[in-house]
Amino acid sequence: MTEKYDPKSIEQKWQQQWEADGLYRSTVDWDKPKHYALTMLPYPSGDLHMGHWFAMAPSDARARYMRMKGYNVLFPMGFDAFGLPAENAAVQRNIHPAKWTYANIERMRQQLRSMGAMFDWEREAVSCDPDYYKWTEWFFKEFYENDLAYRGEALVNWSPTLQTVLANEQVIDGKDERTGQPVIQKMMTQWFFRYKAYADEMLDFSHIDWPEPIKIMQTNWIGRSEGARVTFHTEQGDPLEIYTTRPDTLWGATFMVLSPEHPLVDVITTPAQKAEVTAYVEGAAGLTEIERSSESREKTGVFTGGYAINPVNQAKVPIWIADYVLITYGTGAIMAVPAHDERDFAFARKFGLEIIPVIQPEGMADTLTAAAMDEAFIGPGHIINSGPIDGTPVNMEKGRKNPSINAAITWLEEHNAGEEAINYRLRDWLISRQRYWGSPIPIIHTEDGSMMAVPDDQLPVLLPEDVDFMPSGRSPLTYEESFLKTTAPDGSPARRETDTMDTFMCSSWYWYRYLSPHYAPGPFDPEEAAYWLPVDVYTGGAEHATMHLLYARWFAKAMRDLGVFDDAMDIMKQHGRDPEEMTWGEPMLLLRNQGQILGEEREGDYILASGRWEDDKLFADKIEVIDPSHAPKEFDGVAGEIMRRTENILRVGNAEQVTVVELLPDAEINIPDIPGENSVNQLKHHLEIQRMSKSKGNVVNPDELVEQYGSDTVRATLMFAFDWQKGGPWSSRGVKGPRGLIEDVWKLVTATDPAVGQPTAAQIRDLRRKTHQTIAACTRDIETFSFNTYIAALMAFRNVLQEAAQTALPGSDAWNEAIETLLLLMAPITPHIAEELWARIGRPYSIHQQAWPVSDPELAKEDTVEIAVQVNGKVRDKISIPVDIDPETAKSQAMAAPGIQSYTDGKTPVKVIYVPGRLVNIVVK
RNA sequence: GGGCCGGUGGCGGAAUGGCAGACGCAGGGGACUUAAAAUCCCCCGAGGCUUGUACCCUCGUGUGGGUUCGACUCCCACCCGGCCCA
Repeated sequence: MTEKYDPKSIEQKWQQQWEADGLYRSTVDWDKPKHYALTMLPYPSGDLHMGHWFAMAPSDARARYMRMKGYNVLFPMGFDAFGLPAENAAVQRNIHPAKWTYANIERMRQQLRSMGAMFDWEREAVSCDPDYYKWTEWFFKEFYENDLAYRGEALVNWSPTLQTVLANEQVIDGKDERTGQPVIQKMMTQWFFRYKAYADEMLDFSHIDWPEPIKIMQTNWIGRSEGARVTFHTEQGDPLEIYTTRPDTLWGATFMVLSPEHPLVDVITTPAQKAEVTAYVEGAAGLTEIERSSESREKTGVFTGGYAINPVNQAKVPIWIADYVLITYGTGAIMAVPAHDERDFAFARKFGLEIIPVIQPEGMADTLTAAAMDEAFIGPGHIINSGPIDGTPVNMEKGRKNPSINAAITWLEEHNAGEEAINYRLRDWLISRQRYWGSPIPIIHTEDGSMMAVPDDQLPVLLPEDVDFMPSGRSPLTYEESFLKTTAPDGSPARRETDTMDTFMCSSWYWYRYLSPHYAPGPFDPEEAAYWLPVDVYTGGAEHATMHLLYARWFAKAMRDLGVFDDAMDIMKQHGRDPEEMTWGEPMLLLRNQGQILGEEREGDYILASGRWEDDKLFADKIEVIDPSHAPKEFDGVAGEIMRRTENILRVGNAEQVTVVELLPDAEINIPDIPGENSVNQLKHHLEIQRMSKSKGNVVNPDELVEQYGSDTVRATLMFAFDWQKGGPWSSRGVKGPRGLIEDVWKLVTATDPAVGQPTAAQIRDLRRKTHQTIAACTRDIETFSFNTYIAALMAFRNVLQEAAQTALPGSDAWNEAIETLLLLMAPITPHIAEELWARIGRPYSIHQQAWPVSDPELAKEDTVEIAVQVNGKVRDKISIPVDIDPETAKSQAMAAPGIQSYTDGKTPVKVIYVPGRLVNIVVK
């Protein structure tokens, strides 16, 4: 009896069975080693897309593998549920964000279940649940009370029309993306976390195994630089502090530049310059920081009329303002050394400012003069024109390691003119959002202008639900009286903070809430934390390199220092576990990034277009879609593939050229594959490989694939078709390989009858060898996230088994071992069919609770091996030798190989190299 | 402009410095079939030499150099593509 493989019924059956049995419930068990596997939680946008599957299914496979290896595995899932899209839906479609969000979550839960992943749903956490955001607020309060949160000024995108702040992604070309109204840059009071407090510690990656590119990106993002803080004074006597990485060039500073927002601008601007300066400051407010700091942009600036005194030589230098100096970076003021800085050089030349060289280039005979320069000099040499430090060598090292910088800092400190300083590119974390759908900031403002955190027993500050969403884009919280009005602990009237928190805040601690999503006394249950923390493996997209993944580290360090983990660490000690890992303040010990699934490349329709020519353009009255192989040799019109279509204008390409074809309104269109009358909209155009998106029409829906092929096939396809860490373009034909594997395994197990005769000893030996080699290959591959070669090894094993099925092997012990091993190795990849076939061969439920097979090296070992015999590095023959042959015998056998004689005759062997199991290389002269 | 990653058959992709192209897709040929689908078998980097013939030779991992007995792999320079930062 042969039964057809029916994924739908099998998958539903086992998903229900697993859930009913609580197969994936994870509970603390100190007798077993733990493994916390985490994959980034999705934003509930409405549908699980291919990217989610690509991230989660392989992570699930690896979590399942770890479980079979004997680990107690925690693999939870949740939703990052606050954020702008929900609010946009509210404004545009009049659906409350909560309703929209929870409906999406419910839908995505169902889709996630169809994946057959081992998520422990009793650990699910949803960041917009009051149960969850109570603790987001609590963290804010803890940070606030421990000086890790503060209010400060920041430039924001301000829409004067809407009277609201816009997020960066809502601003396109300086205009509001929705209304098209201009957006200006405005300083506003905002909430910040002291991100920089852990800057140095976050530069230390010694405790974590994270991808090199992520570590590099984070290092660059933090942007630590060593230099000096130097205080200039204006002519009026106001101190003007600057930061420089090149204090050794201070003697060459010929002017200063302030950010237009710098507070001293008003003080130093002379009446004569007032009008020009005011106009410039207003202009700068209309530009974003990215525009302002763009290097390709022409440098602009105006003179304030004021002067400053250079503390190293008392020189009087003019003070300018320019928009490329940002108030948010460093001190918002710079000293300009045009001789040795590209930007300053360009600026000086443009405005005719003085240039004084202070570094004499190495190897240059003449003394460097301003007149001789046509670009700034950046390189090694020695200091000139700099009084006390003249003659000091300049190298390319940074900070004190450069003798000239070292000398300058020493001089500055001796003369109280400045001091050594470290600066970071990193800015403090701005967490304020002038939005509704986020976690409220638990702060109240009292009438006397002071503020305080909401006491613990009043947390969470709940988001009011019954609010009006106005199309203004302004947060409803700002005019929701019932929310705004509150009372301070002393009974006096007070007003609530209306800013909500950046959703990155919610996603910076979610893996702690997973431990105990309903725990009331704290953000997590220390008993759970003691066992599970830290996260052992984290998987997700590399696009989070500098945002989420850096916030996560900051949070862990802040939590550690606030003592949040203290109880858990005590419990660890009670169980004899060293809490050292917790002292590192690192949330995840190992991180791996998956690549991105791109859209499928598609061919455009091949058409014949005929009509009237006008210059190089064809006005077509007839379009016919044909098979390209039937294209006529000669055609009076245009024949080719549709490369692009805009309304009724087609770009048609063939081997020679691309032609523009405009369809006349009543053109006749004939598409054979689509019956009935055809329209221009049905013509398909060519699509390059790019990201999947609805607007490009290249989205592949995983639900449809699951419906058609089953979850096991979709999982295996995603793992087989790409290098997981690279991603690549989706191909709908790619399912055939993994699908074939599953079908073949089904047949091998259900439709192979025991053989009549007895297999030979050699047949048994060969099959067992292959079995144990496959175990070794799969184990190695899943350890390194090489899912594609893992499945390739399974396919190769399948090929061997199909051949073995034709022999007397079926039914033998070796055969049964092979089949059991095959199913065990498939269990992490294709959990449903593995479980089904495991039951059918009469093995005990569940396959997912079985031990991972162990490869016996003796069985896996080959007896003989074919190695290459090279002469001077070129393969000339091959010989079969026993694996454990001694090197001398191997060499002499290679020397005797018939195929090499014509290459060695008459020549002297000077060297023979033997690489066991690989080759012998004979070097002759 | 800076940083990072990558470039291998028609395609996706394999290869601790050791026989390049595993595994799969597509394609070609054949078997089965009234036929098609499905299935099964064989071939499948390029060029050459053979055409009583599959044996052999040369070239080949973006380009040009280098290190090495040996380079897809390591080093230098360059070209191209992607991502991040400006």
